[in-house]
Amino acid sequence: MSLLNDIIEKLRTKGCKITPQRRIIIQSLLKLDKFPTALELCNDIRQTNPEIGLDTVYRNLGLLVNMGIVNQINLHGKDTKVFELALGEHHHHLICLNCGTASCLDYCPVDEKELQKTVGLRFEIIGHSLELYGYCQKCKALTSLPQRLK
Amino acid sequence: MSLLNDIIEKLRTKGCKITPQRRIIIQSLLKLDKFPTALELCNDIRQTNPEIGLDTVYRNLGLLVNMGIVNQINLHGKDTKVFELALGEHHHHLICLNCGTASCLDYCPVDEKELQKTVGLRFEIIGHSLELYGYCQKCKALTSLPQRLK
DNA sequence: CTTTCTGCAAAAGCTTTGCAGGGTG
DNA sequence: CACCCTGCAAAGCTTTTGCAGAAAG
Repeated sequence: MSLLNDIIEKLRTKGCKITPQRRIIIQSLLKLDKFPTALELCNDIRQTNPEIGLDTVYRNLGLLVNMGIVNQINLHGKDTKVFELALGEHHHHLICLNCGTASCLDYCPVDEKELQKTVGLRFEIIGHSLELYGYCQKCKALTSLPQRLK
Repeated sequence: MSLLNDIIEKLRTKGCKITPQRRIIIQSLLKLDKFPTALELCNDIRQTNPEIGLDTVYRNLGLLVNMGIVNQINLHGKDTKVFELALGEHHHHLICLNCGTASCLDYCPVDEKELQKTVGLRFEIIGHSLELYGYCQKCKALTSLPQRLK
């Protein structure tokens, strides 16, 4: 069974209706090889389906994030978020301070159980997010590196 | 020497002018016992200095962040940021999914050197941010816990 | 005196919402 | 056929910017 169908099925189970727009939005997320912002995703979709509104994209991304099907990644300092399908294992992101692209790090150095011991009773840990900032291979090679981590 | 003076001195060294507004903004940051948003900080300031503009607060927070005097914390999902003085050691934050308040965790489980080895040459790590999400002591005790980590 | 900073106002994003019509189950 | 979803348009928020005057060094 395809990933698309898996996701559709999950939505159906939770009582969501399956509309053409939803299919297209999920397909586009599956297809893209970068993590898009809501606007980028919408632009991509509009190349073939110009009738789909940006608000529909936002509404559905919100829905998918709530269902745990999509992850929302905060870029450092930037006020826009990028989205990725939450398909694989728990992982983190390497975010380039120069070009802003995010790539995956299939490794998590955070042991929540251990941390919970450190924290004690004052806080109940449910999850965490970790972003690594730096320079990707391409930008590392540039002669004029921009300002360092702010 | 007071913290205020330390910061003022640092600004002076970098060629920034010391204006009454700057003093007040820094004092207010020092005084508040929570991490404020730009708007909250401005409201606090305006109780005693109603003539200071929100845009001035934004401009100065930006300046202080760039100089490494202030840290900017992303709240999960929220589109507003909160600010804290970067006085002590490198540390992270516990962010309550219910009430949204952030508290400090004086411990960092992330070994950047070790991570750099894992990542290899494809990315040069400069820094990282880690936020822990969950419920604070107060909200943990509530009978009706809200939805879990989105 | 020169340069930086402020306050005002307006603009500029990104994201959300009200509403009426249309599609899904 | 009831309810959910879409598209449109407008509004809402946070944050940024242009500009002229004021202040700091």
